This record gives sequence, structure tokens and C-alpha cells, in this order.
Amino acid sequence: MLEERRLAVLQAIVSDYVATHEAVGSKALVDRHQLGVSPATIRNDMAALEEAGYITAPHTSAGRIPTDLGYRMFVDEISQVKPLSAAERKGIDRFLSDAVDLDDIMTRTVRLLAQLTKQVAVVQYPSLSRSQVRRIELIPLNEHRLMIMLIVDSGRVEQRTVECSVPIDEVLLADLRARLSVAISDQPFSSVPQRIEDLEQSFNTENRPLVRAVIVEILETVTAKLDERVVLGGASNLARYNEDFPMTIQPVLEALEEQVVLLRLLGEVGTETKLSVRIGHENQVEGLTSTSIVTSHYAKESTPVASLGVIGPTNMDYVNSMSTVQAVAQYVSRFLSDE
Amino acid sequence: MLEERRLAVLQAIVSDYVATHEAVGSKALVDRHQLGVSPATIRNDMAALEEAGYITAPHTSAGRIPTDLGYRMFVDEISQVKPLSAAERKGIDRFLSDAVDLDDIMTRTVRLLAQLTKQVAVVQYPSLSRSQVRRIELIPLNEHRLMIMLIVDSGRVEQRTVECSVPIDEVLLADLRARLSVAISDQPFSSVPQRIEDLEQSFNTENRPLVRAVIVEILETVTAKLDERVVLGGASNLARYNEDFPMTIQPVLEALEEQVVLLRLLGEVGTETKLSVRIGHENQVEGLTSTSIVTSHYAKESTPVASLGVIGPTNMDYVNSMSTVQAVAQYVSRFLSDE
DNA sequence: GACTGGCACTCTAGGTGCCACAGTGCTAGG
DNA sequence: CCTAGCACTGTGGCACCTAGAGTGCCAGTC
Repeated sequence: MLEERRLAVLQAIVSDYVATHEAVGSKALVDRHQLGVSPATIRNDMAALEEAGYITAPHTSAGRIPTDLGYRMFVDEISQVKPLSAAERKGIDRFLSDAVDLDDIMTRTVRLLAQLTKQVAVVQYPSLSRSQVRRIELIPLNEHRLMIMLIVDSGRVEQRTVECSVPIDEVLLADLRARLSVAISDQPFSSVPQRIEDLEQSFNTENRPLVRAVIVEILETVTAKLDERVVLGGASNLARYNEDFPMTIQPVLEALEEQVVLLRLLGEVGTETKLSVRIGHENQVEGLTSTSIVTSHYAKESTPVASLGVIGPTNMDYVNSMSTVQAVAQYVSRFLSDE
Repeated sequence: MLEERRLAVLQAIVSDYVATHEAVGSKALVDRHQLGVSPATIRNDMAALEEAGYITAPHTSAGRIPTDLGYRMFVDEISQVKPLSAAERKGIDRFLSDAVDLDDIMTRTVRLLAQLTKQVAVVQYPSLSRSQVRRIELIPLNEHRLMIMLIVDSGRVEQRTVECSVPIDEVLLADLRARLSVAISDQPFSSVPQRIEDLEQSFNTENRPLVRAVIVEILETVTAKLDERVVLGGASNLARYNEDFPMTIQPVLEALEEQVVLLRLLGEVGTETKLSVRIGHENQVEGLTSTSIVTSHYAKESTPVASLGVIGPTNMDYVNSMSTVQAVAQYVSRFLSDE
């Protein structure tokens, strides 16, 4: 009974604070929520919650605001996320179904997320490391230049050009392409290096420079650009909550501009959990310690290929963000798998 | 004699204000610049300048700040832009020369600009409308899916997939590709529509659906995505000058997120002038009326292909921005042409 | 033992009045 | 045409005050 009400109080505090962004006091609490007790009782509970580290008082005579720990408790207690309304689902569906290619899906998704959550949205391109090569093409651009094109099952296409000193021989190229194709078509990206490293040997010496150059370039693509691409959107939403903590916007923007940081944020979560929330100091990325991050994996044919999510202030609307992120992830998964 | 000094006063005001971001008064002016006259004289000049609309006083007893018109006069009077130091040039050179492909050049350029000017940087991808098709490829992905790939002379690659109900016939595909290739290889993008619109007729009826689908998709790529891609960077620099006008950051961020707006900004300038500066209200884009935009074209083999530039507050350092933008544009042009 | 009402206390936000300062416009004189 | 001097005027900062909101604690009640 006692513990139960305290939890209710915490939840009330969080939701009020999230809604108003003002420290919430005992009186306001009993006014706005039906907890059949008096403010004084609430005060006792609040004292206990503060003692336990879930809430804190900015100064003696203000209400309380949740701590990171408080938010954590709050989201942990959300057993199942609120489903979206039919209209919302319809909207997502319609917006995504107009996409013409992978780039388009990604851009639309990021916009959608930003718009629905009024937060900064991040979407990671399907990770190469968890994808398969569908096809490889070698396209001569001119006598000395060659474009390597790796088509990935997720629809992503990686290109790279190779410069070579000797003129390119069409026959050799066709041969090389055929052998590469045999070696790596329909194979997972991660296995590509070992599959092609010995290929050079089977060509005669004079052709090796070209073969070598191509292989090197493929290896680089495969290793270096593994999870590289990320799309960001809705940065203007940062300015919206600028009112709350005005000084911190610059480091946040800076962090968001670093692909590496974003990838770390999206990647940190293991593949096991679908929906993940990291609150304030829980993510140790510099400059983002007063923001929260809600992410989810999305999948192609039920194997997770990458993540998407939103980034906002710790006092964001977790309920809405979580359900939106989850729903969007589901829709993206469905779209990728349908294709 | 008179007009000359007034101009000097205006220039002094602009450069002081740009440096300090504080309204500058007559006394400070004679202290910091060697104009061999007394503050009182300057005051007369300032009164005249105010009358003429070049400067304005925020309130009775503050110094003066330049108006948009004042800045305009100031930049117009910069006859030749200050060349960069050898070290700076070296830096640009080194940074860009590591680029591996077009994407890489664009990303690096935008970072470079943002870093050097401490402003928001924008770089437009080489415009398709001013480019030529170098090559076209049709790559079957599976029985019912086909990827169209347009390789452009600027190094850009456009892809698009086509879904077709009937299984794809390899022979037909090769034939189609060959004919398309003849029709549009090495032709300017703008002429593509007329060159392929009749192609459908030369195939027999049963194959027309596929041919038609491919042609439609190409037309869409060619028309819809014409100038579409833009890269943005250094948005965190917005927060830096947030101190000056704190309320306006959100509309600016919003405007920057709209590709369309950015393209309009970059595109508005005709091809004739290289370096262009638009100040405050001169650009009629909503939300950007208190920012200035410095852009320059860059070229491939001396035909301009697109623009790049920086966006900052009207009280930005024009001298530095202009010289940096110009220099970077030159380097990018050189890199594109070298390839 | 859990809850409530009351009371004294504390801190903040916001308003007021005051003063020094920076900078102006004007006028008279070189 | 320039300069010196003077009276004038907003602004920013400071000190001060007050109202309000919220707390902690204690004594009393169910």
C-alpha cells in the first residue's frame, strides 16, 4: 500500500514535470491527480522519494523534479507501451509507402520521427556488417578508371572508384567480376575479406596490379564503411527546449554532428532488446549527459539490421517517444521486408 | 575628402561591430582607428550616415550599428578579397586531397567551410542539370527487380529500382541498355527526356511495359532529382551566436532543414558572378532575414556545376567569410577537374 | 501507525527606485 | 570645415522590497 502510492506519486511527478517543465509541488499534485490523500501526506512520500534519490528539489522552496534515477524507474514501470491511434498508424503508413528507394525510406523515416516526437531523430542505414552482398559490378568509366559497385540485400549500394595506371582490359574485367561474383554473392559482408583475399593468386602476374587494387578497395569498403551512414533530422526541435537549459544546446549540436558519436549511441545497445531508453548520465557520451535517447532496432525479414531513435531532453515525454519509436521501427521493418 | 572619410567611418563601424558585437560610439572609433579627427567630427559623419540609412542607433544613447544597407556598402567596397595565408591554403589542400569519392569531397568541404568560418556551411552536389550522363547501367537484382544506374561525369551516381510484373529477360535488357547508352551517353542531362521519349516505339509490344517502366523511372530521376542534394554542416555554430539574438535560432534551424530553401539560396544567384553575398533582408526567405549568405560557384573544367557557401548572422566577419568561401570553391573546382 | 491541519520558515520571481556611464546633438568658436 | 564643451537621455546594474509557492515539522485525529 505504502510503496504503491509512492510509486504513483513518482509517476505523477514525472508526468506533470514532463508536461509543464516546472517543478511540481505537493498541492498541485493532489489537485491534478486523484490520489485520495492530503498534500501533507504527499510531502512525506516526497521526502522519502528524495531520500531514495528519485527526485530532487532545485532549491528549498520549489517543487520537486525527477532525477535520472526517477525517470529510469518511471520508464521501467511502463510495462507495455501505449499503442498509437489508428490515425497515427495510417499516417505513418501512408508517409512511408511513397518512398522510392532506400535513401528515400531513410529520409522519410527521420522526418517522420522528428515530426511525431518533436525531437531530434536519428536513423541508421541498414548495417553492412549484418547484411549480405547481393551483387558486385565492375564498371569501367574510362581507360584508367573503374567503378566498383556493391549492391547489398538491404537495398543499399556502395560505390568506389579505382584508378589504375595500365589501361583496363575488358576481358580481364569480366573475368574478375565473374570470379568476385562467385566468391561473394549472397554471402554475409563479414565473410567477404576471407573470401577474396586469395583471389589475387589465381590471376597471372601482369594482371595482378589491377586485381590487387580492386580487392584493396573492396576490403576498404567492407571494413571501413561498415556501419557508417546515419541520417539526422529535426535539429530545430533542439531550439524548442532551449528554453529549459539554454547553455547546453551547443555541445549537443556538436555531438550530433559527429557521426561517430551517433553511431555509438545507436550501436551501444545489444541486439537482444528491441526498445532501449538511456537517460541522462546513463549514456556517457560527452555533451549528451542531460539528454535521453530512445532507440529501437529495426529488422529486415526479422533479423535486426540497424537502429533508429530520438534524442531529447531528459524531461521528454517518454511514453509518447517510446511508442512512436517502436511503431516507426515496426513499419520500417515491414517496408524493408516487403520489398 | 568628405565622402571618403565617411566611408572610412562606415568601414570602421562595421569592422568594430563585427569584432565586438556591441554598438560602437564615436569615441571608441577614434581610439581604435587612426582617423585624424576628433570624436565630435565623427559624430557629424555618423549623423549623416544614419540619415543616409547606413547605420542606426538602437536607442538614443548607445553607439551605432550598421544596417543591412551599411553592410552592403561595406562588402561592395571590398574590391579584392584578402588572399588566405599560405598555411591556410596548405591546410585546405591537404584536407581535401584525402577524399576518396564525390561523397567524401562534399562532406569534407562542408566541414572545412564550417571550421574555417565558424559558420554554418552548405555545399550543393554538382548539379545534374549542368552535367552529362557518362554511362547507364541496368542491373537485374532478381527476377522482378531491376536497378537503373546513371553515372554522371561529375562522379555522382543516381540509382533507382524498378519493379516489373513480368520476369526480366536478360537479352531484352542488354538490348535496352545498349540503345539507351547510345541515346544518352555523353549527353547533357537536360537533353535526356527528348532523347529517350520515343525509344519505346522501337520495341515490340510485348516488351513495352518493361521499357516503359524503365524510361519513366529515368525521366523521374532526371527531372525530379535534378539539383536535389545538399550537405549541411556546422549547425552547432548557430548556437555560438545565439548570444546575440537568442529567439531567432529556431526559425533559422528550421529553414536550414528544408532542402528546398537551401537550394533556393544557393541557386538564386545567376551563373555570371562568382562570389555572391546576400545580406539580411536581401534574401526574402522566411526566417533567414537576419542572416547573411556568402556563396560561390564551383566549377568542373571551368564550367560552373554548383554552389557552396556559408550562412551566418548579418554581423558576421564578411572579409574572412568571403575569402574563405572563394578559396574553398577554387580548391573544390580544382579537385573536380583533376579527377 | 498512518494520515492531516497548521504554522513558521525559506527561497525565488518580479517590481521599484536610484545612480553612473556611455554616448548623443547642438551650439559657439577656431 | 573642424573642434570643444555642455546639457540631455536611455541603459544596465545594484539594492531593496514583497508576494507567493512550497517545504519541514509537530501535534492532533481516526
